[in-house]
Order: sequence, then C-alpha cells, then structure tokens
Amino acid sequence: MLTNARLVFQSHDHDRSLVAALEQAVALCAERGVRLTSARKTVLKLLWQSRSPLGAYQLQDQMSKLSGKSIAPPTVYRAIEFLLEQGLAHRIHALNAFIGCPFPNSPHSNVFMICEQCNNVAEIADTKINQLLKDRSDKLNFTLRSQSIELFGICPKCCNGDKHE
Amino acid sequence: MLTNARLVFQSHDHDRSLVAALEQAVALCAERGVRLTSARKTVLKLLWQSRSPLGAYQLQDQMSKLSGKSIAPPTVYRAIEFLLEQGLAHRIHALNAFIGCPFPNSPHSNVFMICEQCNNVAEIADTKINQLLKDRSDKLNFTLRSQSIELFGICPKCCNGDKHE
DNA sequence: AATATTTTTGTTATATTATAACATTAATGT
DNA sequence: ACATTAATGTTATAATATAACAAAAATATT
Repeated sequence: MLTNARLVFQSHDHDRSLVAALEQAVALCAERGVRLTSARKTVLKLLWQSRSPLGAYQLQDQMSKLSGKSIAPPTVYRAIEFLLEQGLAHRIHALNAFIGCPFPNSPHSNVFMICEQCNNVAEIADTKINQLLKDRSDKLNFTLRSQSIELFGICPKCCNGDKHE
Repeated sequence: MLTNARLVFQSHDHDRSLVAALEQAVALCAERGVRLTSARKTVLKLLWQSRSPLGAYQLQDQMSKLSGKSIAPPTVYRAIEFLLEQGLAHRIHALNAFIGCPFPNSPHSNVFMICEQCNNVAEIADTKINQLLKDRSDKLNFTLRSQSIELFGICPKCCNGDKHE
C-alpha cells in the first residue's frame, strides 16, 4: 500500500515536500512534452502548500493576491484541468475541491481519506483495493475505467484528544 | 455481495420495482416516525422511475410538470435532503445527481457502478469492500465514518455490441 | 374543538461552482 | 520573419445549491 497518510496526518517538513513535488512535476511534464506554464505551476504550488483541498475560487483568490491582478475563473479552471489530465492533481468530488497528487507517476487508485475535522486529505494507492473493485466489476460484466473513492472520518492527529498512543 | 446490477443493467419490469420501492419507503418512514410527505414521495418516485441519476433541476422540471405549478429549488433540495437522511436515496457526487437506493434498510457501503454510456447506475453492498477499506483506515489510525465509492465504466448492456454472451 | 407548538412548504433572493465564446498574447515550427 | 498552434485574458452566463423569512399544514396540548 502506497500512501502519504503518515505524512499528511502528522506534522512534517511541508516546504520540502512542496519543492520535491514541484521538481517531480517539472520533470514529468518535460518528459511528456507538455508545458507546465506559470499559471499551472502556481496552481500546483498552491495546492501543495495547502494540506487540505482547495476550491477553484479559493485558488482564484490566492492567485489574484499573488499576482496583484484579478484572475478570472476560466484561468483557474484551465490550470486545474491541465493538472488533472496530467495526474498532478486530483478532484475531491464530495468537496468540489482539488488537491495535489503525492505520487503522480505511479498508477493508482484514487482513494482518499478525508478528515472531517481538519480537512486534511491523504491518498492511498492500494493494489488490493483496486483488485477487489476490479473483481466485483468483472463479476457483473462491468468494464471499469476509472474510480473515485472518498473516505470520510477523523484522522489520527484529530483523534489525539480521545486516544492515547 | 448485495447488488441491483443485474436488474439495472438488464431490461426488467421497472414499474414493479418502483411500486415495491415506494411501499418499502412508506413502511420504513412509518416505522421511524418520519413523514414521507407528498413532495418527498414525488421526488422518490421520480428518482425510481429514472434508471439514471437525476439532478436537482431535472427533478424540479419534472415536479413542476407533474404539479402544473412552478416548484422552486429549495423544495426539491429539501425533499432530497430528507431522502438522503433516511437512506432512501443517494447522492452521486461525481455527477451532482441523485438516485433511489435499492436496499434502504440494509447497512451498506455506497458503492456505485456508473455506466458512462447509458448513465445507468447500479449499487453494490459488499462486505469485503467495506472490510478492506475499514482495515486500511484502521492501519492508518483513520476513524472511518462514511464513504463514497463511484466506479465509472461501461455496463454489460452497453458492451453488447463488442462482446458475445 | 380551540389553541399552541412544531414541522413542512412557499417565496424571494443570492451564493457557489463551472463553462461558453471569442479576443489576445505567447510559444513553437517552418 | 511568418504561419501555426497553444495558452491566456475577458466578458458573460449556465448550473448547482443555500439563506432567510413568510405562510401553511400537521401534531400535540389543553
């Protein structure tokens, strides 16, 4: 199981992950011959800086502040669209919000654990989950193409008050 | 595994399922001491009549036509809210749309198989999927409270052109 | 049955999320 | 340098969802 849960749900060196994520994104885009333009990079950076998913209009606000001029929604949505296409970000459907992908180059399953208290989101890439869902789909002759798995609950950090560990 | 997939992804006596579903809803609401009012019942009926999920404004249109007067969004959203609370309907987040629940009184997992071609949606209630997700959550000290699992693909009915079975 | 209370619905307005359409600018290829 | 493609800017608007308060209906209480 590949996950960033321990990272997300604990305090960690966020700036370092950010830098690493951006470097990886730059490399990936170069490899693929697609352009990680300034607007796209900014959105990715903002998504990474935030531990919790950001909505398009939150991104818009932050971009406007950063650039000093007002940014219109299409600009934001286009950047998001690009990042989603490249697997650099994910959409959390239940929140209408977006988050940077922690492992953009490994094939994975879009399983998200969303803390209802702090709104932090961790991602899991788990072969077993994928297999099971594939198995169930096969059994019903359903040709699985993509999936969105969103788990809601309380993360270990927010549980600390109740639990001893 | 409990599912309505074979039903949904095949032609079947839809009116009969509808009647049965409504009877069950009436019984459940009576049991729980909550009121399945006319507006709520209409929305449930419309959701059941449609094999594919309906958006709030589609429901609004149909309700307006049925009643002969114009229905405002809050009326629709309130009815939906009630049905969701009672587990009589589900929200498909990826589509911003709603669908009647085929087994409202059994505890289940909100796993949906959504055909990208005909838009029909089947639901699966599968212990193994639940257990696996619970297991993964436990392993990461994430207290799972609810989940939304949306699988996209092509249903057996729409595959018929390609496949022989 | 009459009144009070709670629940539901109606109504208006508006917030939030997302996209269409077309003009402009920037990057890339020839 | 020019043509072509890709990306961004700009304006308007579509689609989804909720807030706030008034009216009506259902239920409980006397």
